[in-house]
Amino acid sequence: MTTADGTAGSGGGGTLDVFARRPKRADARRNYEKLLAAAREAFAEAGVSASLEDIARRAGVGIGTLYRHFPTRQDLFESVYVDEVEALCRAADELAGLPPWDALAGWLRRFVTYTATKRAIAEALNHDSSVFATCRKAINTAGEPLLRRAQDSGAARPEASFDDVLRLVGGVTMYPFADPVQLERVLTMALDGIRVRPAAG
Amino acid sequence: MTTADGTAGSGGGGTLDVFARRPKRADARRNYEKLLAAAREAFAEAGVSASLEDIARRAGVGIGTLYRHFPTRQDLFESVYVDEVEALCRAADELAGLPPWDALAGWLRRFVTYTATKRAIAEALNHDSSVFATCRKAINTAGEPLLRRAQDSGAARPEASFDDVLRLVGGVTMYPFADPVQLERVLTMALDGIRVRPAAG
DNA sequence: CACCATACGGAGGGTCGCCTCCGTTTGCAA
DNA sequence: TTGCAAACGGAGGCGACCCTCCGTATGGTG
Repeated sequence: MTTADGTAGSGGGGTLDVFARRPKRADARRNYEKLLAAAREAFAEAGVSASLEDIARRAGVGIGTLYRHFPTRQDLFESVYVDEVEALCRAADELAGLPPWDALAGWLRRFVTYTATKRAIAEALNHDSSVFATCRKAINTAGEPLLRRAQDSGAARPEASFDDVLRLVGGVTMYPFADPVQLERVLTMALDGIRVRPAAG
Repeated sequence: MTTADGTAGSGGGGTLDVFARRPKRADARRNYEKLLAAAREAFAEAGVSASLEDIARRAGVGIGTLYRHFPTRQDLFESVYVDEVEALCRAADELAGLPPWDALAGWLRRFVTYTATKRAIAEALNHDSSVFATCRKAINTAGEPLLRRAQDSGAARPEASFDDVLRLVGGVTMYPFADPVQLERVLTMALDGIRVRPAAG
């Protein structure tokens, strides 16, 4: 899965194919990337409602150019989002070799940095566009096996659904942490909440 | 503490005194309350950037009236927020009679419904106005003893700070839950993350 | 009942972001 | 080098929201 580099090909089921859209001409391609970077930045700072004109400005590009590449705000938004999701899915593959709990925990840590920087973008998980649905599915496909494996091995609570876990862990970084040590502490608590509780005694 | 009803009096340290501002004339008072209710609703739905004109409309009141009562957006915002915080503080007092862990858990559950409905309002925890600082302090004063008690009794992790706990639990409801059963499940995990882990074996 | 301080409403001027449209520029293929 | 399809940029019209200002309405008191 996870269409990682330019070598296209829609792997298994619902791959994301961000590359379908990428323009051909050199300058256009350049601007496309600049816009994407600017947007990522702007969304992270100002939230979903970042000004499109500001994004164009950051990218050093006319507003018209922005609209040519991304006809709607949603388009731009989705492109940024899809990039993130792909990276996240790739991470799942890379962690697959670790012991069950470590793989899950590692991936969730990665998930946290994903939501941490892109807090704004996560707001869109509610919205209902087909792209978001696809991304959601991609995340599930990538992460759920990790949870299941951890559950089967007896490390993770059997009653926890994948969605439960994402909500618990994702919520942690809803507000930015000034202190990375604190983030670590809170994250540990969250992960412990997912683990099976040894019988008290 | 907790200036609960109209009987004023700034209790201990930094009480909140929402009542200082409440207008005198009957119609004014009525509109004030209507605006507050409308704002609570609007902020919960549309986030911090809800339109003031919309709030006035919801309240069935002219925009001028809104501005007379709440000269700045921040004023309105703070008033809603303060109301919430007061209720939350009151809850802490009411739970004080329970066993240590139950009191903490109960209060945190209350805290969750508070952040759940008022998600938007919580965004402001970052902002730095004196009112928000005071509220933050009030929440601490109300909730921290519950945590400490739970820790002293050996039920809660000793290394968890009060802020850690709020972030963990508050984050849970960052995104609305369609299914209350799921909320309960996730919340349980979060609370378990705060509890001391019995030694594995 | 009469008076007036208090409160109401909403028109309107200003700002800002959205998006379209079109004259100009530029990559690139022949 | 030349030509044209592709891409660029930004002026400008539009709508949403902000906030002020002032003529009108009204509660409450004497």
